[in-house]
Amino acid sequence: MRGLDRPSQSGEQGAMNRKRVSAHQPVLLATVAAKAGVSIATVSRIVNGETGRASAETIERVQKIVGALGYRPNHVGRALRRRESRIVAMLSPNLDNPAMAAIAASVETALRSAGYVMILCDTHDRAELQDEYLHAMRSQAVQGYVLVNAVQSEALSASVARGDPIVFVGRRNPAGAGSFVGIDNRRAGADAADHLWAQGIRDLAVIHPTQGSSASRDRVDGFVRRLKELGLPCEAIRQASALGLSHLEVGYAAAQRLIDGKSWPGGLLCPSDMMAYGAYRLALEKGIRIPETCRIVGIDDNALNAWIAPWLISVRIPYADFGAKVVGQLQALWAGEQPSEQLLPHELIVR
Amino acid sequence: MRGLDRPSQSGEQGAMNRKRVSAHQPVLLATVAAKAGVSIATVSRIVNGETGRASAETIERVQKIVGALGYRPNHVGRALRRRESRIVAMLSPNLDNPAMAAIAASVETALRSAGYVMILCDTHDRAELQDEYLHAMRSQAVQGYVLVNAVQSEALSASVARGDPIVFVGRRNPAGAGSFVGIDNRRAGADAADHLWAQGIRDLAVIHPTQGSSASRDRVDGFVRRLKELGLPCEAIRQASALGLSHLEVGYAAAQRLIDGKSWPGGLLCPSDMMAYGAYRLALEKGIRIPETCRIVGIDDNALNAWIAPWLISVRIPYADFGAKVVGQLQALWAGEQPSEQLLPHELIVR
DNA sequence: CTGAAAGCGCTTACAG
DNA sequence: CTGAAAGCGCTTACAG
Repeated sequence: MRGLDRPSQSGEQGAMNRKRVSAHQPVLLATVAAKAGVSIATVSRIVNGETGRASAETIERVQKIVGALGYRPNHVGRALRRRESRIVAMLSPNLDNPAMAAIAASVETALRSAGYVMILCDTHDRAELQDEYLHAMRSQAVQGYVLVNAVQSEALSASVARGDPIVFVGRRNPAGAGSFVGIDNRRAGADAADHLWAQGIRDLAVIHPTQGSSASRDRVDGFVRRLKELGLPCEAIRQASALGLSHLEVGYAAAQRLIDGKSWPGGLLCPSDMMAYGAYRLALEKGIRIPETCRIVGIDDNALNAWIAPWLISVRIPYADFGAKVVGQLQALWAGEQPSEQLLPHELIVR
Repeated sequence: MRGLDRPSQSGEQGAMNRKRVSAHQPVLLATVAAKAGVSIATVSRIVNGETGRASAETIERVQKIVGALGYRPNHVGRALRRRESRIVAMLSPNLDNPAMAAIAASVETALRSAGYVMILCDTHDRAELQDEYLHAMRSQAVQGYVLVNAVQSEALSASVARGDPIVFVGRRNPAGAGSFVGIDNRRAGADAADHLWAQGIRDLAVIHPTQGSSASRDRVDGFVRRLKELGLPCEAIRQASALGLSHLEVGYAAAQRLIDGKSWPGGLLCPSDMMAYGAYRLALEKGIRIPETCRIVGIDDNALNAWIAPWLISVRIPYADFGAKVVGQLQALWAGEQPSEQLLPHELIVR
């Protein structure tokens, strides 16, 4: 229909404007209604499974036509009318990180089961991009937000203030309270400490990003505190940090500083697997044997570790279970409940 | 506004129904218009940058109010009216595969730059799920589809027949022609052959999924043909395959069959890095030294290889460049152009 | 059991 | 330079 009823006043340009008019006109509620000889209201009700509001014959006839024509309700119209888009936005800092990809996959699956679709936004860990996306998603009228490792930003504060349904994953709301799904980061660090200690390793070190998130800090903190409890003074634990966007590079550079003019430690905590990979590369370059010379402990336990990084001890985070929890939190928020935190169990994996 | 003008007839249940009425009423075109004392038509034009259709004073006044109120056009209303959702659906078989994650990230970035948002659907490589998503996305009135490693399915055929704008990535349309972004898989296989041959390795093998995609087949084919050209008869190339959804497992199991009762080959082509990881794990278990005993060549060259898989030779596929090409193809389709194929250059990486 | 009508938030000819 | 009105595809009280 579109454009066909518009008189073509530019006769000589007709040939140029002649696009493939292959676009089937869409099947609308009205199309079905006309074919069935009923009102669109009736078709709408039947399509929405509202039974008992139409005669059995009508229902059957309409359903047959719906099937034959392949009618699918247009969610744009529905969303406008019902005021629910059934879209959720997920903002993730970086899909190249297997942990983030695992979260995205898990959340996507859970949302789909619950009847929602997920718009994925890669913020590249940059506050401006996070803001841009937050604005764009508001325009999309998304019903909720899943913020993985969110950073502090203006639009985030505004969104929180507005009371938008947000679930924070991995990192807590950088500016206040809010629903959260993650692990007990301090305990994860402490578990790493316990393991290395139990191995009899006393020459310990930890690296971290210079401007680490609360998650990183908590992991390092838990590690250091636990060692202190075990009798190792803070000064005895070597620490190094490095700036950088990528944890791979942070791991490499921080490890470099750590060993600058000194020997490799016997045990090294890296608060993410990516940092562990970075440190590993440096070890390879320096001819250090891992794990014989140095036990590296990461956190995440990416699925690939079992296949190609058997040298890595890592705290497994059950990312596959995050999706269901996240969706649960969203539904709680939609139901008007207060935000809450959900900590999932982690497990140290030694290969 | 919602619900507030509805007379509360259940006085005694009032307390139970009293939800947090914290939901701010949204800022609409009408809100801005009322505040500015103009019609919504005028506000709409100004918001859409239609200059020269309103006096300078009006424009300034309206823009000020828009800013103060933080008005953002609701894309649901806009989509319904303009008949364009500015949403594109990406169907990917498995985000856990770093190659798929890289494609998703690249496409997402390119779409965003072009003013679109991406709904991500993880099909888990299952035809039924692909169909379910294809239907759901039609309901969402998405403007285009990006199908990564698509499998044959009913809804896909229907979508193609309908003329929906689809770009196939990695794997071609399993049932016919269509826009495509990928690499020259035969050449990639041939390049692997050339490299191993040049190393003087003659004891060669290749593994692959039993029901491989056209991409896998072409890679293996290119490898075998090139070796034949070089003088190695087909019979001299050991081959093994295995069933399985995950390429990791396929790699492991196929390698197992390959060496069943025999020695490890000196060179092994794995048509994906994931399969190479699988084969590597078996090698580790068997105490085979990689790469000293056996050179493994993968295809993809995942970003992590440089950090933790220096033993892996791999054909680098420029996934980071896929996004721009995919969006270009989509725009071509939207402009009414015929589908076309775009092959990007690959490069064998030897570490 | 069914339909006419209002309205969700926007855009856009059309008229002035 | 500006606004009234139609309409995008749906859902849902309301009336019969």
